[in-house]
Amino acid sequence: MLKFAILELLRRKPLTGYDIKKRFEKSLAFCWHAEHSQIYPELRKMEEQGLVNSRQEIQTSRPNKRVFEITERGVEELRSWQRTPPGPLKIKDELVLRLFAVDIMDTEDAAAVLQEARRLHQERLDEYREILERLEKEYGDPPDLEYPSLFGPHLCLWQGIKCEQAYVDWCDWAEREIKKRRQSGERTKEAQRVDLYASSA
Amino acid sequence: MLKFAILELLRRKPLTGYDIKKRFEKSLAFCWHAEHSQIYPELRKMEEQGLVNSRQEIQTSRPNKRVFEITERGVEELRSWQRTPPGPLKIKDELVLRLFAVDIMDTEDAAAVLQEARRLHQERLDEYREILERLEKEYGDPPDLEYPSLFGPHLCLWQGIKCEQAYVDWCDWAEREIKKRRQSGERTKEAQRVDLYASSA
DNA sequence: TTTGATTATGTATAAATTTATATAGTATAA
DNA sequence: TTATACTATATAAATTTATACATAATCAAA
Repeated sequence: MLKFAILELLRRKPLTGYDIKKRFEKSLAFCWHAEHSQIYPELRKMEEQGLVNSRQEIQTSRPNKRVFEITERGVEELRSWQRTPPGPLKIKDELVLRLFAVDIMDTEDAAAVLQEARRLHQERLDEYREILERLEKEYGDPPDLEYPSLFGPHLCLWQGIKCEQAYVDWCDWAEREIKKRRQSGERTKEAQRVDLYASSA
Repeated sequence: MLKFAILELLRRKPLTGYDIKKRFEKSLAFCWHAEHSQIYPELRKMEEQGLVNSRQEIQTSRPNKRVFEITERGVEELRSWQRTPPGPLKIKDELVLRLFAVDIMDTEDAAAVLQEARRLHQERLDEYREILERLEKEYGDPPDLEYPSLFGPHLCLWQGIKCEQAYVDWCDWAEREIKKRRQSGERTKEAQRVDLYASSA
């Protein structure tokens, strides 16, 4: 999949591996990410396959860079992948996994973990909003038909925003629930365990 | 991380590898998942580390099963992990990645991909709601303090529900946007490309 | 003014994780 | 009678993550 994420970025503009990494962090965090150590070898492989070309740019003030651009074949590859149905979303959320066993945590620890997670998600949300604002200010909402290439990012940004917002709201709610629970006593900390899913699993 | 997901499930009840896989699918899909081929070796490793014990159960009507249960050390391991801060959420969403380049898709293809994704997310959402309903009917909302072990699942289920709901809503909205766009013509399909993130990446 | 941190550009490699497949036998349900 | 569920094991391939190593400019702080 990484291949397609890279192709999509290159379709918009020739980039170095470094640029790609930054875009994963800044602009694509709601749908993809990768490390340098994955991106550079992938780019080489893609060049062998004729999906991208590269040229070296000599720089004086900085180390030389290698700029990659997408080829016709690359665009075709991207299009034909796009039409295949996406596999199911595979979530791995460490925070939620931790809270699943909240009953063996101290209330303070649970609240602290939640707050930190909330902070990170809020941070991301703010970044998405900033990008969206710039987009809407410059190209309208939804973006003008003159700029079809902005329609996709516009749609996807909203996905990121909606879901991050839901996450942040949930963090707040969960923290309140945990505190309510503390007030009402936690008096039965080691009470009976129940197998919630006995009948369904 | 898989280790901790398994420990959390075993803390509630002794299970076979097969059971664990099912629970990943049914009850934990909003925060973790794994294949058989990962679960069985992991269980063996955990047994070597003294985090779980196992016993074979001879069956006549079915192939014999190996049932794993958590040890004291396993519980300790789980608790100390729980207090460490979760790493950032790493999303990989193929659907959104595809739509990022919606401008090179046919409108019908885009709508079809969106609808299929919507269906899958709605399906999941329904499953979560069912579990939640059963939980609330049997143990109250929020679950009675007699059952601290249900408080975590209750919190986490709500996370799944909120986020899946946001996702489904977004699918609907995105499809409408795409259709609106079709009506207004798509007349400039190959218009100028813009690099949205020029200043931010 | 030196030191340290950060940014900009990569490369290399080992370890860990994950995924994809295949096999295998029994039992139950359609 | 066929398909599916149950209970595993095995292995190869692919992917991802974690580190470390390089080099050089810039900018801020001590």
